[in-house]
Order: sequence, then structure tokens, then C-alpha cells
Amino acid sequence: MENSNQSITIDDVAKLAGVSKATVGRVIGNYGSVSDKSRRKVIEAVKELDYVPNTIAQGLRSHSTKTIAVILGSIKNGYCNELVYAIEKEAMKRGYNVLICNTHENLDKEIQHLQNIRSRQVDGVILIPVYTIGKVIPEKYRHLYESLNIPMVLVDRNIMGIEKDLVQSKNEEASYEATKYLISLGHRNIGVIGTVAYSTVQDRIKGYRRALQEAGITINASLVVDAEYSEKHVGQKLADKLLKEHPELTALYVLNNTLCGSVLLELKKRNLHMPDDLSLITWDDDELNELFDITTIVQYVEEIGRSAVKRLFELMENPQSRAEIQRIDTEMVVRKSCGKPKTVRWNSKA
Amino acid sequence: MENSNQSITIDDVAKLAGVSKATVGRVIGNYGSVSDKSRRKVIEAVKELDYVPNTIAQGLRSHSTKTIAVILGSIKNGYCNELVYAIEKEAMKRGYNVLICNTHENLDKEIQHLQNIRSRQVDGVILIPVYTIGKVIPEKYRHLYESLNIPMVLVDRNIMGIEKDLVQSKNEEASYEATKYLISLGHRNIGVIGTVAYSTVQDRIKGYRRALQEAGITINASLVVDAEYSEKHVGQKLADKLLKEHPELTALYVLNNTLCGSVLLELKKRNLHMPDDLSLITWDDDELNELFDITTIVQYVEEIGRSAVKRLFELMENPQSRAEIQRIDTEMVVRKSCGKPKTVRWNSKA
DNA sequence: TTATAAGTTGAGAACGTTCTCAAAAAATAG
DNA sequence: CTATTTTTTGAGAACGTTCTCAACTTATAA
Repeated sequence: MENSNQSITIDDVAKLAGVSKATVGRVIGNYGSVSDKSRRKVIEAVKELDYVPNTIAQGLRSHSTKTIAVILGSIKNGYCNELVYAIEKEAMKRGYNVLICNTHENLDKEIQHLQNIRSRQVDGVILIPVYTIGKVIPEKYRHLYESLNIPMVLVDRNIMGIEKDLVQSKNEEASYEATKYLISLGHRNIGVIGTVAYSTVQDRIKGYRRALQEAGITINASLVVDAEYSEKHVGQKLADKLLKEHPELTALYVLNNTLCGSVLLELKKRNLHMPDDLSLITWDDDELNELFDITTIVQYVEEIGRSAVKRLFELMENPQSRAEIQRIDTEMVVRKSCGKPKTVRWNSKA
Repeated sequence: MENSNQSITIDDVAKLAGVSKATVGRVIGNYGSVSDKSRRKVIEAVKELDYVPNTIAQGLRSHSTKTIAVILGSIKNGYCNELVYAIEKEAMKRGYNVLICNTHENLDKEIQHLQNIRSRQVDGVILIPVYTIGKVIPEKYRHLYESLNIPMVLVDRNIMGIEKDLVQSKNEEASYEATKYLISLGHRNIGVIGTVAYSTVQDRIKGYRRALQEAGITINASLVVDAEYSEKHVGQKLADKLLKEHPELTALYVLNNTLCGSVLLELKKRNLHMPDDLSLITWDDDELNELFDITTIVQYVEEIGRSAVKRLFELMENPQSRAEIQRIDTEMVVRKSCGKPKTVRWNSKA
């Protein structure tokens, strides 16, 4: 451990050990056969010089950078950072590092990141695509997704019309169960707030509809309102709108976790209490939900992350493997935000 | 845009364009002089083949990987992910990518990451060190920090006894002001909860003490309790302890944001309301604080991130530059969690 | 002893860039 | 026209690895 100068190369080690760099390579790469004497000398020299192999050079030669990239909307999002946490942990275990790329939910940024990742020779990508249901994929982008010769696993959201591996929660099923739970408590008029453009939210709405249908409740499309992703305080605004226009509502079902706090703000303003005045269910668990005793559908984000990495490594081993979709269980944590619907119109001012 | 095969090299482009790879290099690297004719042919060929330069090869040759690493406790932490968000944004602007490394607040992991980063030839590091005040740095680690020939900027926490650049909030000052605010409302007995081991928290305690001293209030050391980082629900436990042992308390000052939710749980349990029963101030803004109307010292995390990146790039340009400390302003957002102290002993059961 | 097999070793090519250097081509001056 | 300067160009070395291949050493068999 003489010196940590980063420009110590395999040649320096070879020289000090009195062997060829091929032999040094064999020792540090642990392949081929090396005599005990040589091995000892090499190990000695490595320690003496504090040699660390240059990953860049290794990458150039071996076509593997030991790096995976995670492309997502924003690391500030709770779901995303839990996911990245899990991914990094899992990747580290396998000796891989994680590059982080925020798209800011902007398609051009996503494309830009993908291009960049290609030139960086990243070994694999985990992507939460910005792609929204309504939009048709521009032809030039479709080409990019399909021609990109990098193993790729989508998480959470799907890109319509493109065959890629995907790991996500059982959105439809969980939503179906949650709605059924509300119905079983006696609710007939359940307002829904969510960012409709995402495939995930679409699935959740499907489950909601299925439960209503099964219970013979007429579906009122105006009870489902769309929250523009980027809008500030959109949850509060939409809660207000729903409660104003639909005094018959007895329950609120919030499909994105990011919206929930903002919705609570509106309930607070109207002095509505759960579960007496209104029942509430939301997605994803966080401290806020715990503090407010909100019944929540929790996603096993850690497991999603782990599965995505696992699948990605399979893909890296066998790039020809057929795309498959993995749906991870969810769990409904029942707290105290749901009760029987109020029979009296509480929302008399509307 | 014929083919996105990733193994298209500069030689392929040169061949198609009918020039040497040196000329191609000149065109894409935008240096030297190239005739208009050659330039046109090269650009044509690049487009035709959908050529992207191999960053790995560039890195090997030019000794710059266009990558910076961020090493921190956990990306799940609110402060950390805001910081990473800002860093990534700023780095992207300059054509750099960000590698993310969680230490799980474990020193060995931190060391491991630093080693790894060295072998990866990362251009610079932003580090929130796990180092805690009390511990003496083991000699072998000290050596590593000092000999690591990579530009490095510390954020938030300092490593005692090691001279490195540092960007952090004005912790002492902000804490002084916040305490003064509580005192001005009439509080004399202010309980403090924080993870004492971090230099950041130490500074905040210093500010708290200074304000008390200045107001001529005797400092009672037992009012400051230490929250072990890793312990679950430690905030609640300590709030309970403080309130039980010190019925004279009229205000609580929470030094880590991560503890606040847990503390609120205890207040809820005891049915204590802010500001009537108890005043509360905490650090860092999030939705929870907004919802509970908690007066908060907010850090300009985005600015901290930006400053850190800026400084890192200065260091990358001029590695000999002397280490300096940058302290970023904070802002106290006054909400409704603080009021005049209750004169009657509310905590009668203790 | 020699023939053969097994184990060990080093020279050097390859990965895909950047960049130096000297030569060739073009432009300008006389 | 030639001489000189300026612009443009390509050959090839270098970056630090991995890995092939042939040669060498040692062990085993006959």
C-alpha cells in the first residue's frame, strides 16, 4: 500500500512481480493456471503497489461495463427511489453499478438517455417509460426502442405496442379487491382520482369498474377524474371538484400516491373526517398514510426491483429470450379510513 | 439510420466516407481543420450508419469517463433524493452521468464504493460521508480518503480531521434562529431530538445552546436526547421519554426530518395538539409538514446540489485548489405549530 | 533413457477511440 | 513559372486491459 496513484497498471505489477502481464491477468482474473510461486509474487506486487484494475480498459476489451442504467421520471418520487434502492442493492451484489437517469416525465429526455446509454455501452437498462396510453409512439422512437441492442426491462408502466419485458404490480386485481371492499362496506358512489394517461392507472380503473359491474352498480364515468401529472395541487383541486359536483359520494379512491397528500389538504379544509364523513383508500404506503390511518394498497416495491434485476440478468445472459410480463402481489393494509357510508348528505352546501 | 448495431466503429464510418478515421475523429470531435467536402461526407456516413462514438473507448484514451458518483446513506431519504435529483440535472447539463451508491450508513460500504469508484475512473465524487463525530477514523481509511486522487466534494456532513471541500446548510445559525423564535414565544423548556453522531446535528445543537445561553436560560443537557439512526420508531420512543421525564417541556425541536413523523405519532397517541398543548419545530420540508402545519427550517437542497456540482467541476479543472467550506442559507417556514407555552401542566399524568 | 502429457508462461493482437507527426494538397507570393 | 506558406490529410502509436497461441518447463509413462 505504498501509493494510491491511479496510473498503476498491470504492466507495473508484472514488472515488480517479475512475470508477464498475461500471468498477472490470470491471477487477478482467476482463470487459466498459474504456479504457486508466480501467484504469490503477483499477489505481493498487487498489494505493494495498491493496484486496482482499470474498469474502463476491462470494459473496452471485454465489452461489459458492469453497469446498468435506471431511467425513470424522477428520483424524488417515493416509488422510484424505493425501486432504485432495491435495484442498486441487488446490482451491487452482482458487482454491477447503477447509473441514474431522470426523464422528468419527458419523452425527449427519455430518448436522449437511451441514446446516451447506448454510447456508454451500458450492459442493461431498467426503464419506467414516460409513455402514456393515449399517445401513439412516433415512428422514429419505435425504431429506437426496437433496435436498441441492450437488454431492457420495463417497470411499472407498459409501452403499448412494443414487446418488452415488464415487471409491475397486479394493478387490476388489487384495484378490484379494494373497490370490492368499499362496496362491501356499503359504498355505491366512489370517486376516483388518478393520472389516467399511465397504463398502470388504466389497469387500476379497469379493476374498479369490474368490481362495480359485478356488484350491479351503474358506472358513472364522471366519477373518475384525470389528474395531470405535472400540475401542482391537482389532487386538492380534483377532490374539491368531485365533492362539489357529486354530493352523493361517500368514498374516495386515489390511484397515485403522489396525489394523496394534496387530497387530504382538501378534506382538512372542508373539515371532513375519515371514516365518518368519507372513506378513503389510496395506493403506496408511506409515513403520511400511517399517520392518517389511511387504508392503503401497498406495492412490494423492493420485490419489483429485485425481480426486474433478476430478469435483466437473465436477459443479459440470453438476449434472445422471449419477453414476458411479471405481476407482483400487492397487499391491502386496512387502517381506519374506511367505514360505512354516511346516510345523511354531509355535503349539504354543494 | 439503417441499422443500430452497436458495433459500428469509427473505422466503418471512415471507410464509408472514404476518409481516414483521423478525419472522422476531427469531425465528430470538432477540432482541427477539415475541408467542407470531407466534413459533408463524414456527416453523411455517420447518419447513414447511425454511428455513436463508444464512450468507453473515449474514456480509455482520454482519461475521462464523463461520470460522477454520488455516495450517500440511502436514496430513500428525502434529503438525499432531492440532492441526487439536483446533481443529476446539473451533471446532465454538462454532459456527465451520475452513478449512485448507497452506503446504508455503513462505513465499510462507503470504503468499498470509494475503491470501486477509483477503479472505474470516475471523474469526481460527491459524498455524504457516513462518518460520525465520535469515532476516530481508522488509519487505513484516513489514508484512503487522502490518497484517493479523485476530485471530491462532501455534502451535508463533515469528516473530522480531513481537509475536503464541503457544502452544507448554515446549520448552527438556522438552529440558533429557530430556538430564538421559540424563546421569543415564551418557551424556556425546549426538548431536542436528533441523531447526535452527525456533525450536522452537532452544529444544530450548538445553535440551540447559543440561543438559550444568550437568553440566560440554564442549559439542561437531559433535554437533548440522541436518536440512534437505525432504530425503528425511535422518534416516538424518545418523544415519549422526554414528555414523561420532563413535564415542564412546552416545545419540541426535532433535528432530523426522518424523526418527525414518528414523533407526531406519539403526540397523536397522547392527544396533544399543536400549538396549544405543545409547540414543534422540525427540519426539512415535506408534504407531511405542510399537512400538519408544522413550522419548519427548510434547506435549499437543490442549491446545495448545484453548488456541490459546480465546486466539483472547479476541482476537476484545478485539482490543486484549496479545500473550502460553503454554507448555504436556510429558510424558516413559519406555520401553525408554535404558540405561547401553556401555563398549566398539561402532562399531569407524568 | 526417451516419448508423451500436462502445466506454465510470455509475446503480441485486439477492443475503439484520440492525437501526434509528417507528408500531401491547396493557396498565396514573388 | 517556382518558392513559400497554409490547409488538409492519413499512418500509426497510445490508453490498459483480455485472451489466443505457440513455446517452454516440468511431471509422468514406457
